[in-house]
Amino acid sequence: MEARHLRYAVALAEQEHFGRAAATLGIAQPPLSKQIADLEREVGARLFDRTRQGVFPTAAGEAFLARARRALDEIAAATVDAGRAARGETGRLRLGFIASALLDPLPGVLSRFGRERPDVRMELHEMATSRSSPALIAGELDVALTLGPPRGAGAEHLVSVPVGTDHVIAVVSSAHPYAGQPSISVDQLRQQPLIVSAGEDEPAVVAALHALLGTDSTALGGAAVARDVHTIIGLAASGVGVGLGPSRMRAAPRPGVRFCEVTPRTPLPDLVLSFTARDHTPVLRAFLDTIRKNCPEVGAALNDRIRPRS
Amino acid sequence: MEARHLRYAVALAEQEHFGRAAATLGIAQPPLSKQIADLEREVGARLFDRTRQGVFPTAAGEAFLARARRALDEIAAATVDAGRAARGETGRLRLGFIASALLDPLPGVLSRFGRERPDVRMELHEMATSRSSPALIAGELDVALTLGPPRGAGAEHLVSVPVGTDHVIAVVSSAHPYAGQPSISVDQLRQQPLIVSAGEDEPAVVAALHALLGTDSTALGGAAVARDVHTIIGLAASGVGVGLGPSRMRAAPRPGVRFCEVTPRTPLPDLVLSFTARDHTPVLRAFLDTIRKNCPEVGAALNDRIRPRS
DNA sequence: CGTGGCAATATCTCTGAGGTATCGCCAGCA
DNA sequence: TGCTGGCGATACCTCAGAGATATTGCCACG
Repeated sequence: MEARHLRYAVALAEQEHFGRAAATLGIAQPPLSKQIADLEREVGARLFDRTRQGVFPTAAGEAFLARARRALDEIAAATVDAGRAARGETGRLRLGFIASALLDPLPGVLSRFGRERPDVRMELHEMATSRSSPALIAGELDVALTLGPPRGAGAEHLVSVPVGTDHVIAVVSSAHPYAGQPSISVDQLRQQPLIVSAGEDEPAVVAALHALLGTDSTALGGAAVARDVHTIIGLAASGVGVGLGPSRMRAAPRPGVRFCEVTPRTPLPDLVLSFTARDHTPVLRAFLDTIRKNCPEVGAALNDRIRPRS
Repeated sequence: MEARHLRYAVALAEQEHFGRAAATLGIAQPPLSKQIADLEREVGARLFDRTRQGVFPTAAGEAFLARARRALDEIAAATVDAGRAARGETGRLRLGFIASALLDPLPGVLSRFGRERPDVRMELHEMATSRSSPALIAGELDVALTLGPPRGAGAEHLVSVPVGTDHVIAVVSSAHPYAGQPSISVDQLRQQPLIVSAGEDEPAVVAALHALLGTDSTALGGAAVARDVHTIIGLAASGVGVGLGPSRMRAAPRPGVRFCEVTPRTPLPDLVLSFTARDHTPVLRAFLDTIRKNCPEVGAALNDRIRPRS
C-alpha cells in the first residue's frame, strides 16, 4: 500500500464522487477507480458504497479513513519537522559548563539563544573541566565551557575557542577594613583568613592561588573551602574572611560585599568554548551563530577554526 | 512522497548500512540509494550521515523517522481496523426499543452480543414505537424493537420480524384478594382501581385495554397511569390497585407481587424487530446473527426476509 | 423507451522503480 | 606509496504499473 492510495481514498470520501475526486487529484476518473479497487482488494473489504446519490464510505471505509488521514498528517509533519530540525529550530543542545560560567557569559548567551530558538530543548550540565572533554568526545555533550583548552585522549578531535580571560580577585564584606581599597596586596591577603574554592575539580585554579600566595603545599593553610563562587561570596559577606575567586564573580553583585583587585594580577586559565571538530548538529551551529552575534571577537576566532556548513 | 520512501528510510536507519537495508527490503542497493537521495531532495535536508562506521540519521533524519514510523504504524493499523470493521468486530449499533423490551428479549440478546463483540459500542435508545420507524429511515438507528410492524412514510423500506407475541396480564400485591387466583376476569377488574401505562406513545396498548374492558373513551376511568412497566409493578406492589401490562412483565419478578392471567385473553401487538431493507452494516449483520442463534424461530423468519450478504 | 450521468472495463502509453555494471572514494595495509 | 576491499553513488537498461483515452454497462430520470 502506498500513500497514493490513502490520498485517493481521502479525496474520494471528501468529494463523494469519482469524477470530482479525480479532478481535484489532477488525474482522470478511470485510474482513480482502479486505484480504489486495488486498495479495496488489498484491504480485503469494500471501503465505499457506490450509490446513485454519491459515493460514501462503508463502516470499514470510515475506520480506514480515520487511520489514513492520520497517516497523511504524519507524512506531512515529517517533512516539516525534518526541515525545522535541519534549520536548528528544534532539537536539543547539551551544554557542559563550569559553575562560574553561569556568572558571566552564559546568562546573556542563553537568554538570547532561548529567544531565538524557543523550541530547542537546553540540557545544562554543570561539570568540572576534566569531565567535559571525555563527554564531548563520547558524544554525550554538544558543547562545553571549560577552564583552559581540553586535554587528554581524543582532545585533538575537539575545537576550542577562548571566550574570556580571567584573573584572581578578592571579595570582602563592606564592613571589612580592606573594603575601601582599590586593590589588595598579597601581603595583606596573607594576614587574613581566606575563602577559596574546593580544588579537586579545578586544579588549575588551585595552582593559580598557590602561585599568588607563594605556598607550595596543596592545602591553603587556614582557609575556608567552598564548592562554588556563590558560597565564597556569601561567606565573605558574613565576614568569615577574604574570598578569592575569578574576576567573573563581579557579575554576581550582592549588597554588603565589595570586589577588589589583587596585586600582583594573577591570571586564571581562559574560559574556553569547545566542541567536536566534526558532526555539528544544526542546533550547535545555531548556538555558535548566537555566540558570534553576542561576542564579535569570539565570533572571529570561531570563524578561523571551523569552516562554514561543515 | 510515498510510503515506500518511509519504509526505505526506516529500514536504512535500522540497518545502518545501504546494502543490508536493501537486502532486508528485497531490492538491490542502487535503487535504495536513489530513493533515499530523492527523499532527501524532496524533504530539502540531508537525513542520513554516510560515515565509514555506518549510516546514521542526522538530527533532521531523527525528526523525520519519528514521524515516518508513526505514519507506517497508522497505515498498518488502517488495514487491520478496516478488516475488523468489515467483520463487524468494531463499530457501533444504534438500537431503539420500547421500555418493556428491556424485560424480556433484550437482556439475553445484549449480554450474548456483548460477549461475542466486546469492541462494538452499543447505543441504546428507549423510544416509542411511533418514533422508531422515522429514525430507522433517517439512518439514525440501525435496528429497532417496536410494538407491531413499522408504519408511516417509508415503512416499505424497512424489514420487520416478529420476535414474540404478547397479551395483557395483571399484576397485584401478594396481599391482594386476587393474588391467589390463577386468572382474573374482566368483571373482577372492573371493580378495582386499575394501573395502566400512559397511552400517548403506544396507542395500540391502550386500544387493547379498551377492547378488554369494553370502554370506548380514550380515558380509562379512575385508573392510575404510569410511564413504564416497572412503575406499574411498583404501584401494584404498594396496593394502589391492579396493574395491567404486557405478559413480558413476568420477566421482572419482584417480592410482594403476583402475576395473573386475565380472561378473556387479550392479545397485544407483537414485539417486532425492524431495520432497513438495505445498507446493513457489518455490526448489524452480526447482531442479526446473534439473534438467529439465540432464537431459532426468529432466525428462520429472518432468513426468509433478508438475503445473506445483502 | 430513450437519455444522461456515473463508475467500471479495455487498451495503450510512458514514467519511474528496480535491476546490472561500474565508478569514485577512502581506510587499512604491506 | 601503491594496493586492496568495502561501500555508496552513478550510468544505463528493463519492464511493471500509474495514468490517459475510448468505450461499455448500469440504472434513475424524463
